[in-house]
Amino acid sequence: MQAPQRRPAPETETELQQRYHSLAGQRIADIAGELHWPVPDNLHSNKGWQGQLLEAALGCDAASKSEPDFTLLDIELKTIPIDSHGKVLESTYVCIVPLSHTPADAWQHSCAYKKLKRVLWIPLMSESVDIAERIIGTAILWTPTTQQMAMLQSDWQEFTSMINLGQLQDITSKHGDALQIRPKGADAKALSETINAQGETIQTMPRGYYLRPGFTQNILKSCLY
Amino acid sequence: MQAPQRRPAPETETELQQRYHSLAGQRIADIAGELHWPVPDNLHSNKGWQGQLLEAALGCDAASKSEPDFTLLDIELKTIPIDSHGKVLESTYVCIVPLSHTPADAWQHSCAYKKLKRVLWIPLMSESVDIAERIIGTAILWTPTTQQMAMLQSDWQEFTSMINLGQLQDITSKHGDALQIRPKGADAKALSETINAQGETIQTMPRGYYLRPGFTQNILKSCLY
DNA sequence: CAGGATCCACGTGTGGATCCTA
DNA sequence: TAGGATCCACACGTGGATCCTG
Repeated sequence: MQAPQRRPAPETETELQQRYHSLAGQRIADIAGELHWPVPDNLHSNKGWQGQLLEAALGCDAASKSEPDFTLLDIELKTIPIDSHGKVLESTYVCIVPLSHTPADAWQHSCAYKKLKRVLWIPLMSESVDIAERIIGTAILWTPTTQQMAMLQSDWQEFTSMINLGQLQDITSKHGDALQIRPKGADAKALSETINAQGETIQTMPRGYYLRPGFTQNILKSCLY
Repeated sequence: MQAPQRRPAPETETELQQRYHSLAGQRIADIAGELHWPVPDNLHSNKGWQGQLLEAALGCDAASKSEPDFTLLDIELKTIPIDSHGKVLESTYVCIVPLSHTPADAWQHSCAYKKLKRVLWIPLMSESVDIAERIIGTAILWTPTTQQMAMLQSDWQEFTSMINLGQLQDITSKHGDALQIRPKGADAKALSETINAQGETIQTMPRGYYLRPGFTQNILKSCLY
């Protein structure tokens, strides 16, 4: 009957490593128990619950926007659902797509770049229907290879150019090799502003950048056995 | 033990008139009782409570920003605290002050103009410490006279020019004849962005436009006996 | 199986204003 | 007495992601 807790922020990368090593092999129930978090029966009514639990367990301190989760270490945390064969089960949300006036040469100042330049991936065996019994995998602290970074930048620049030309409506989830753009909002009625090809302001559904499963699969592949 | 209620939006000005006529002379307790709103002992912990009660009683439908409270009728609602002699006891909050890039020629597109071009004033005898026993006065549906509108516009344009020149720091509550600028935020630590005289972006306290008591006193004067 | 739709938490900002002290 | 400070409610947007049909 204690209040939910969270751990303090790690101050060094070594400290962070110790923590995520200690998580590997644990069940969600173990981690939730230590922090006094009640485990829900399913995720229908809080799809981000597992991610938030792991943030609390590792001591993420960014409640703020567009900041990496570990502000001191400049590292982003992502939980990634996999099956028992190590196969990635979902795409990974990165950040919202800015729909107005983004300089297309500003990749290194973009939200997507900041989120992806260094990521701690926590694989989560998600085949068990029972959330409590799901097992944490071996975490990977990833920095994109030159090739991977080039793919991301290339996709991002194409998307950004199209949006600046008012062609957002022409972008589908099929575009992009590593990144894709998909809806992101409360529901299909949510609205944001952008411009059309005539430069007029119009209302449209908010979108997010997502990493394709194939891309994240490649990141994890080297480390699964 | 019923849930708090609110009335539907009035569809015509006549309907609105009927409603606010029926409020005159009633106690806060009467109105709150009909809507099943519990009356607080004081306003320390919800300074806007009375205004929100009257919004519910009259059927304001704008939960949205920068819209008049009665969206169909394009009318704004303001409760105004007075003493037993009809003296206005407080300044009246209008809207927040935009701290970046407002064209100084855009008075008629400004938030302040939209809020003030037609206002239903509900005087509230506020000398009683007992909130429940406070009495609603005779409401006034006001459109600014040419003179009043000129004062408002003049004040607004001077403020807007100064802000665009980066002189926000030089504006005090002493400036302005009808309007004044005062702090508006959670507390003294709240921050917004503006520019200084060198054009650099700086952090400053958020501000609001307020009507001086003398100005609202003149509006009410013609109708009090 | 993947594109389109959706769900909760929570921080922030605006709208409703009044409080409080020099 | 009025200028500066402050209080709550609630809508909205972003961050955490997964759901669910053709």
